[in-house]
Amino acid sequence: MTKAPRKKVTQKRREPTGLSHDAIRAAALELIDKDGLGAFSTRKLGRVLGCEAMAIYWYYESKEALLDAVIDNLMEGIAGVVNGSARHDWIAALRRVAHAYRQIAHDHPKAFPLLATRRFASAGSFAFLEQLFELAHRAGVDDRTAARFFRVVSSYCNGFALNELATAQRSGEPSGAALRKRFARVAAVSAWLEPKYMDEIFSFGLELQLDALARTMR
Amino acid sequence: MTKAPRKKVTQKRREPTGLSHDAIRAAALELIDKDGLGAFSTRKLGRVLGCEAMAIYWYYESKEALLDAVIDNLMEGIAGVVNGSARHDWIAALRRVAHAYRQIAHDHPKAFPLLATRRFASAGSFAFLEQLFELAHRAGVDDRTAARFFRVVSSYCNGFALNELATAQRSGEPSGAALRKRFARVAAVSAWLEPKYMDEIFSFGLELQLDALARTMR
DNA sequence: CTGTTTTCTTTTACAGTGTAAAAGAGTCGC
DNA sequence: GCGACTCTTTTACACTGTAAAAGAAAACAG
Repeated sequence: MTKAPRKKVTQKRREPTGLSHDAIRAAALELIDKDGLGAFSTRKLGRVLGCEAMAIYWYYESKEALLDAVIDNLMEGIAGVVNGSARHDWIAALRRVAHAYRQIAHDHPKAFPLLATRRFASAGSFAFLEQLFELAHRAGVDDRTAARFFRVVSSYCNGFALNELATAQRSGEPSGAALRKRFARVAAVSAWLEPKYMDEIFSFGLELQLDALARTMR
Repeated sequence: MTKAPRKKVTQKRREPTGLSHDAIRAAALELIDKDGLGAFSTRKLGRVLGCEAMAIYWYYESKEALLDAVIDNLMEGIAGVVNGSARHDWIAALRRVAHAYRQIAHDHPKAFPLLATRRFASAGSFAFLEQLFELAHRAGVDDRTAARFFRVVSSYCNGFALNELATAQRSGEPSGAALRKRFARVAAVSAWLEPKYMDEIFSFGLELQLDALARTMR
């Protein structure tokens, strides 16, 4: 529970520091994007914010809580995607959400592992899910089918994006080339796993699942 | 590069300490299984091994390298699964590997996130991939198809297992129940996402992909 | 204007982290 | 005995998250 600044009457008074929930979590995301999750620390964050590390703890109970807020920040864009979809086409909505989710991984490769491991526990995520399932309901998809396909599709998206990042991050490793020489078949197959094919492969797997959903609903 | 103990002539001489690559990584896995990844440290590992933390660094260049070895340890079981499959049935092999992979997540829930984020860069993993793709080749699956389906299926398995763990780990959170009350549709759909359904949902999504593979090969 | 309370921030401190560098021991071949 | 090599501990450093207390500044009450 964030012991947020309970406003009595006042709102803004102390401008010089400029600290706030939003400013802190935005700076946190920026820092993670730049240096990576492993190098992120409250002291470094304080340095870019122009304050001591402990000042952050008045806004966020712990580093964990701050990271949860960053997650919410990343997920915010997704919620809007559902609303932008056709009113009664759950398949189209799922497709749009899937692509938007993968886009987050591309836009914030260093921060994405946060999402991948601890999504969907915050209030913001629940609001998004509610809209998505509401749309499913309107489209005549029963709860069991919605549950199954959401789990299957979201697992796939999550795993795919994580996979993509892992290989992208490790592309510079020298051992990879050496290993590929010793394993001929891996080398041959890997030729089809270059980044340029990723868009197509992702869509291929996604459509495969959405086709099955369409068949189920028909 | 591990600056491994280059054996000149001797093999075992100093038994009292009992340190070795295998002993260390086995103890590391045990410790991670017990306390979780976040609480794992070289000093604690030294404590259970009966040595100072720095002794570990003669066997492993860094904590990172040690964790890579733990990953290899976890993946070792998988390699055997491929060999146990029918000689010319790639689909069956993929199915067995998928279930074995998910089983790792169940057997080592606390260590699994390691796998999920940084698999398939070690020598052991490459050997496994070579066998899997060799089997695909024998079964008449072309490289492009093998690449596509391996990527799709492995992404799905990875994401699914990660998802399962995340919800299992968070089941005790009090905020979850409160949130579900505010979001009726989430609550209704979540009823179909209880752990008891997970086996079936996992197989459902997996077979959906394997069916598509069968269609492609026919 | 004065004194008190509430809202933020810094200071200080502590127990823990990964690991570089050096020093210490035990064992080998000579 | 004497290096040389193999393994382990010691010491040290820079860094981490964050509890506890002190400090400062603004808001409010009189």
